[in-house]
Amino acid sequence: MAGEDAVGEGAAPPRIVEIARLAGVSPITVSRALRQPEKVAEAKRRRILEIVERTGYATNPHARALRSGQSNIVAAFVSNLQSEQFCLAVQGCGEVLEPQGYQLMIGQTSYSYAKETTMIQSLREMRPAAVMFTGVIEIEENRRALRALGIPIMETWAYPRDPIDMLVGFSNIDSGRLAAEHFAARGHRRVAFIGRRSGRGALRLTGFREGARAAGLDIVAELSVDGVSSMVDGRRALGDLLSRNAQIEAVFCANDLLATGALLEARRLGMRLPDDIAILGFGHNDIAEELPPGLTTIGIDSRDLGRQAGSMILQRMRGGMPSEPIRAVELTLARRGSS
Amino acid sequence: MAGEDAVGEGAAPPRIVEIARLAGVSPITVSRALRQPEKVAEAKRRRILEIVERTGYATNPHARALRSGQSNIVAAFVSNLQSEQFCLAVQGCGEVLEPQGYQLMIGQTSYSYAKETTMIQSLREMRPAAVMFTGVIEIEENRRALRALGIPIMETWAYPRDPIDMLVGFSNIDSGRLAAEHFAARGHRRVAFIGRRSGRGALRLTGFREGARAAGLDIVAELSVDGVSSMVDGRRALGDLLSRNAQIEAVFCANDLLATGALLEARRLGMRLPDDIAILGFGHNDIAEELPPGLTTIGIDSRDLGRQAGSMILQRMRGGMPSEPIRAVELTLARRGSS
DNA sequence: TTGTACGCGTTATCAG
DNA sequence: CTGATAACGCGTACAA
Repeated sequence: MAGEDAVGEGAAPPRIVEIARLAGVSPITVSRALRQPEKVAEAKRRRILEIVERTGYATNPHARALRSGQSNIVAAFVSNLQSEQFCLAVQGCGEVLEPQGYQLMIGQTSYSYAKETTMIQSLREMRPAAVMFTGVIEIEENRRALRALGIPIMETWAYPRDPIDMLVGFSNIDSGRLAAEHFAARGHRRVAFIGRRSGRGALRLTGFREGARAAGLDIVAELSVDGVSSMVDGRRALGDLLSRNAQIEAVFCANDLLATGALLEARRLGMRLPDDIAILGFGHNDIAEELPPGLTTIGIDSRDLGRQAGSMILQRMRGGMPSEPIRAVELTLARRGSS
Repeated sequence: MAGEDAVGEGAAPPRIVEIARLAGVSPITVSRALRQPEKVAEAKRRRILEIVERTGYATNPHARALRSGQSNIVAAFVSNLQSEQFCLAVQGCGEVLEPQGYQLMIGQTSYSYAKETTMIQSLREMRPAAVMFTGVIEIEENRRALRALGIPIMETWAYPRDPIDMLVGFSNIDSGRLAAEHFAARGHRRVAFIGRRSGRGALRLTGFREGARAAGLDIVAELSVDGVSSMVDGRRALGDLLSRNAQIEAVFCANDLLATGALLEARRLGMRLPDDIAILGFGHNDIAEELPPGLTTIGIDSRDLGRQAGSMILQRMRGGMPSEPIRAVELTLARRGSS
């Protein structure tokens, strides 16, 4: 309790030389006992590990990184920490990497190109072993800067032609097509879109347009939403939509938050789903399943995406190259009561 | 594309000696120009910073941490990454620390004591500059281990008598009392509780019992929920409650996820809120505001909690000690249609 | 299988 | 205000 100096002033942790001294071996043997156990004689190794255990010795990661040039930190950037799906992907990635001794450092880019640039500068300083994004990097300058880091880079959540290094994604354009096809199959003709006009939202809209054209649907409105979209935006957008055009039969929202807002607004106005209006979201959000009458939503298995990304990163960090540096995960439509 | 070795093999970043050489000074002067600019002559400093800028030099954090004993990593552990409020707190903390050059490393404890212990071991290895938890550490052994790290430790989200080092919290017991008082004020008598029987849930129940006794309410049921509680648990719990006792007038749910589930179930059963049943949650979740008729919820400003925690941590890392190492944030009740 | 010698890149210390 | 020197703790390279 009452230490020499002050509250919180702990004893200096033991160093490798101390363990070596206690075990009667040289420091390098301790190092080997921990990193390459098979290269140390059984008896010695056991004695060393016992002492390590007893003293609570832990390798200093800074010294290690400095000497070996290998950090055990993997940086993960989410576009938005509030997103259940992004967090799931990061968790999946962590599940794979942490048992292997890597630590995930999580940052947020907030869908902002400015932040993305700042973040890349901070990566230069941090020198992680690898980087993962829940998204793709679009600015060519940032792509170059990332490539120049010389470490494995994982992009996700989209399906560009030329990822920086590795990719586990899906086609946002396909998701829009899928939405249009679903509406067509359900017999809707006059449809609308609510979403952002940049990034993934734009791609989903592109696909939706293509699918609509192919299926002979009329896109009677495209509402754009700025910044990080929220439920309130969804409510408002649906309100706008209905006030200007009473003939809309179905709405595709670029994400489930918007769709949830739209669904709630529709219910508030006393509309019956899907008869008065059908609503389709994107993202497989938990909440989507629960809200009566249940939001139909297109999406992927985000945790699995994260796991795949993690194992590919791991492979690259170990010097290998995944046979498939670009992988696609499957899009599924979970049909509920709203469509 | 086709580098010497493999994709992603970037050029080695410049080191401090290189900058020193270009500027015609010694390495230590470069170091000072970056860390203690006021100690370097104006002209020299400008020249050095210009070169740093031009070359994209970034200090190697491992070498720095090794030599100075000061890491720029702050570890933040959330009980559950899926929690909007915990993430908000972590974001708030990051907002304060990141501009000062610190990096947040985020981990998850999953409400599991086993994981908590593992995590503390990994802290020994990581050697962060400080640690923050969205929660308090209860196991005495873990508390000791954390104290032994000799770094600033921040606990949050509760209000124990003896935090390990620093605390920004609120009384979970008070939140339960507040709930009971609210029900009493609204004229309800027969009330119930849904929540976990450990950790914060238990405290909220304790306060709820006290408040109920003081106000003369009858707690006619206490339903316990295991593990990480979900909306489905809330639905089921409300169903259970109603099937065994039709006389319940109001339910306090230990968190908004449970409350949301309960609210949805009540609506599904055609009950009117708050007349047939009043529902009160905890956590100020976004969704709570939107779901008709709007969930009444008790809670705090989590982002602000995080910011306060961040600035206290900062103060401690700089060698100071906050005048108030234990702070309380205010609990508020946001009244909506459900009560 | 084990050990010796050295260096990773930076900053503390102290002298100028 | 600036620089020389050494040291942080570990792991690589090589030798035994």
